Order: sequence, then structure tokens, then C-alpha cells
Amino acid sequence: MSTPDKAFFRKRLGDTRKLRDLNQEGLAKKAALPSTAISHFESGTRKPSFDNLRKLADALDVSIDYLMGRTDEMSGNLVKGAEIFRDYENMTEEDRELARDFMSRLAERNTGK
Amino acid sequence: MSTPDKAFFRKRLGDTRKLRDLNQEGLAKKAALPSTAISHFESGTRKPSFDNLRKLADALDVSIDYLMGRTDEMSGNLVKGAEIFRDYENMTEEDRELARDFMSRLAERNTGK
DNA sequence: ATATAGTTTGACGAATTCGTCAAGTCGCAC
DNA sequence: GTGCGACTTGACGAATTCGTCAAACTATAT
Repeated sequence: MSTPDKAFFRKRLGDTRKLRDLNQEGLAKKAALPSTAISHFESGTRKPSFDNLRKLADALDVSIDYLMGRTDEMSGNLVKGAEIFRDYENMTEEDRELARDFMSRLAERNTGK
Repeated sequence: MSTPDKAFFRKRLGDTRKLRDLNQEGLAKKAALPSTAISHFESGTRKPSFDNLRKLADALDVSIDYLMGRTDEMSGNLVKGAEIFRDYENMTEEDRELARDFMSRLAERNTGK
């Protein structure tokens, strides 16, 4: 289950980058990182920090679990509107019901239900 | 933009740990980490390294993307409240703005911001 | 052979996390 | 009040990553 191998990460990072038609410099730019950092990651001399891991996943539009070899699904369900989920978690259950109603009503306008 | 703030990880870690009926010591043992490390993570004074992030996700049996707030999926099953995401994706961008506004307003009642 | 693009490698000080430990806080039971 | 379990906080040296930079290597194309 667990994949304690950083070799997985190295390979997945490089493969995904090429899949996106990016060279290291291109990915570096998208992720706001120095291109040497990308090289260090792909050649296995460094492991990314918490923040940089997220930058990479964001730039490549894949899940972190995929990059780390914990799943074979590239993107699962990436959150598009993460902020509303954050809001949702910060509500009382009472307000959550309000929120669910409101959301479903807006959605119904398009699903024509 | 699509990057949840660091507070998200803190909250998810603690919430998931409690969901698994573990105290910090219990999670520490499962993840082979000192319990003080768990505390530092949940109180936000440290961010986990590449290796420790995986240990936490393995011990809690959730995806790393969930812990980091990049997805609404814990492992394979949809989390409560996920239906609002389906709704969100079915809206026009115009309505999404309405939705975001409404959600943040409800959340603000509790975050006091 | 020369040039260029892509990548690798290693060094440097700065910053952060590492595990370990001690001491402190908080709530709750007795 | 006393004790206890759960959690927090801060310090310490060790280890690792950070960004920056320079140098070297590998193809490929001219």
C-alpha cells in the first residue's frame, strides 16, 4: 500500500512534465521555482518541501498522491472552488443546510431539473 | 488562487485524526513519529516533510491531497458535503460568483472575520 | 568543430524540519 | 486541592531543503 520509494516520485515528476510538453525551465516557471530545483527533484538529490510539492502538483495539474506514487489516478477530483469547501467546513450544520439548498437551486437552473 | 492556506492542513489533520478515534499519541505510534511532531503540525508551527507527509497519510488512510485541501476525496469515498461541488460545477460562472459570495458570508458568521 | 538547448551536479549560506527533551497549560476526574 | 491524560510550547544540535550560482555534461543541429 505505502510506497516508500522516492524513485516513484522522480519518475512521475519527469513523465508528467513531458506529458505536459514542458522542459524543466517551463515547469519551473509555471511553479515559480528555480529550474535547478526541478532537476534536483527528478535526479533524486532532493525531496520537495510541503510548499513546493503543492506548487508542482498545481503546475502539472495532477494529484500529489499520483506524483508520490500512492495512486495511479492522475487527477482524481481536483478542487476548483476550494474556497467554498473551506467555507462549508466553517459553518454550523444549520447554515450548511442553507448552503446546500442554495447551491442545488443554482445548479438546477442548468441541469434543467 | 487554487492554493488553500496552511490552516487547511492543520484542520484536516486534526479532524481526520479524531475521525479515526486517535489521540496524538495514537497517531504518532501508527505513523512512527514523535507525538510532539503531530502537535507541531496541528498547531501550525511546522509543516511536514516529504516523508512524514506520506507517513501521516498512510497512518490515517487518506489521500495526501485531502490532507492538503486539494481534493474533497478522502481516499475513494466522497466526503460529506461533496454534493455541493457537483452543484458548483454545474453552474454558470455567473452563478458561481453568487455561490461563493453566499458561502463566504455564512462562513464569516463563525470565523468572525 | 562549433553552437545552442536541456539537464546535471556541486557548492554556499540561509532557512526549515528533524527527533529529543523538558516544562508548561488545560480540562476533568477523584 | 491533587492527580492524570492530552496537548502545547520552546529549546537544542543534527539533518535536510531552500534559492542562487557556476561549471560541466549530453545531445542535436548548423
